[in-house]
Amino acid sequence: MGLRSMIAASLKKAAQKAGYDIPENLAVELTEPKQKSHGDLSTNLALALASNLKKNPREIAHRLTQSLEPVEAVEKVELAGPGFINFTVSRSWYLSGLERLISAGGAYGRSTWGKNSRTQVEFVSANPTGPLTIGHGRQAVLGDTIARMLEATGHEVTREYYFNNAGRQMRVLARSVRLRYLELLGETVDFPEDHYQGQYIVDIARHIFEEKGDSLKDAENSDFFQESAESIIFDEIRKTLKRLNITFDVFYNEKSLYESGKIDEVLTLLKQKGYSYQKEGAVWLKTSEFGQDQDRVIVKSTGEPTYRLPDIAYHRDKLERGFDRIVDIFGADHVATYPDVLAGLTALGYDTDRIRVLIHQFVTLMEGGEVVKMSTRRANYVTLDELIDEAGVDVTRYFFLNRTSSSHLNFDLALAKKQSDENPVYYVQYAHARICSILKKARDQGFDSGGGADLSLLTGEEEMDLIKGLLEYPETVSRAARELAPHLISAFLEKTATLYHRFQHEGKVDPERRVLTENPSLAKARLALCGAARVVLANGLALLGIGAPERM
RNA sequence: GCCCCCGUAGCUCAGCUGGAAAGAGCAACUGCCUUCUAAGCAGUGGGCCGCAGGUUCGAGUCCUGCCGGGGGUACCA
Repeated sequence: MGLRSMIAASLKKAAQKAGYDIPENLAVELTEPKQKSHGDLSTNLALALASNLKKNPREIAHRLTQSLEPVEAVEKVELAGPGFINFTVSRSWYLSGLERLISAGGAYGRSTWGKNSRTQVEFVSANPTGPLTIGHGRQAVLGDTIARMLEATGHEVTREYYFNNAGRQMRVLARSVRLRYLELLGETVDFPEDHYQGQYIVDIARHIFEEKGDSLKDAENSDFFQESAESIIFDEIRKTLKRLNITFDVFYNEKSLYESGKIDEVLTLLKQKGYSYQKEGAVWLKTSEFGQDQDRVIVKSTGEPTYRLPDIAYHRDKLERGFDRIVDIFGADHVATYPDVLAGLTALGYDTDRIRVLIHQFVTLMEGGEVVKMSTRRANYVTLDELIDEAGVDVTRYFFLNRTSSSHLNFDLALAKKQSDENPVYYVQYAHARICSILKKARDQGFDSGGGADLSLLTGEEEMDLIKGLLEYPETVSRAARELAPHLISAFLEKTATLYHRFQHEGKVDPERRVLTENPSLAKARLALCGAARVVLANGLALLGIGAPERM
């Protein structure tokens, strides 16, 4: 049991004893005060209760502290300010926490919260009509990191990429390739503006020409062009993702939903249950019965389904595959479409509580202070590969992770290049490299850095601050996983790096406080702390899919 | 018109279910390297938290209305 939950439980007991009811929806909150004089943990419980009970918060706080049974790890309980209760945690508790950190090593921060939960994370899901762009990059990195966080909290994760290879976009792609192919054969073609303009289309056409010569000159249908384009583009997409340390377990395509009859099944079921109807030659879903403002078309009068039908069928399939949790990561353009999908699933009788949708905002590409509208079709984009070439994998991942997904992301490529060596990711990596360096030096100079260090020798303020900071890691991981918020991890790592740099800097100021100090037991204890800091930084960076270099 | 996201330091952004004196990085300025990586540390300046009301003991955080940016609202995905 963590310290917070121990104190929270004890507070709840105290509240009962004092005759206060804690409402169901009110969790006992324990936060780290900004000021050290306010102790290590603080609760606003009395203030929170005050508004319900209509009583003086200080009075409530006083009675709570009176009824509070001692918690072993807590050294001091103080009433402060308008009614805060501040807890000072004992040194020994921190030291035993450090002990646990050291013995856990690479497993430190992992938890069993999602034990036995089969979880699917769907992300990227870009149709194979062109290279991945910076816009896709955000979702790719976000999704992969969320998958990593869920794995770290015990979930059994399947990473899945869904794509549509049955629609109009792909037909246009095939025609684009075919036209470029004909051009290569010397024909004069009129290349329509709404076709894919990118150079990669020409490259694919050339590839086909080299393989097939002019044998496809009079091909009746463009199936071959489509299949070739799809496979070539997908190879590229996979390569790009691989560069970012992202791999998928499943690529699921829309066509298979048609071929397996799952689309028709959904259509039939919806009709049977009375949630769909014919109007003006189209099939409509009664989304208005599920809180939507109007009904939506699922099959056009042309007989072609809208995107909603396969999306519903796909999600039904996810549920049927028995996932306990389904996380969908979508761009802001899906904000209005996923409620339709959930409505369809509800209509089919499924419990959609298992589905969690994370909507992230778009990347706005800036160039010289001006907004550039990206479009794959008009070949107006910066590819993810170009970004990785310029900035490197670590900077790219960090750049996309280090902000909340609900926030718009302004991206100035020129600035990204320029600032790449000033990126905070280097600050974190440097702390890790610095530790590795000092550990190596210790080995070279024959210091004992084995187990069994006497951690009670760690008494300096910077040492204690670092220890306290390190011990926040597991909780940070849990919270980040719960909230699907990777930026909490990067923020934590930056803070940890600061604490470490401060700690090691002490040795520059005062030789007595060097890690490799003359007192061997003290050096050993400090080396153990260095090792612990390294473990936390390395674990955190791994969680973000970012390298932890041993030297820089 | 209606719905969703955003508006916090010069720039990019944090700010945990409302809580104690608004934070970080970068940029600017000032100190600190014969010794564990100065890719660092310490410090200074810089904020009507978009605007106006409201709820509350207490609002950057919640509610309402505006303003500005983005996305949606389609028998496009």
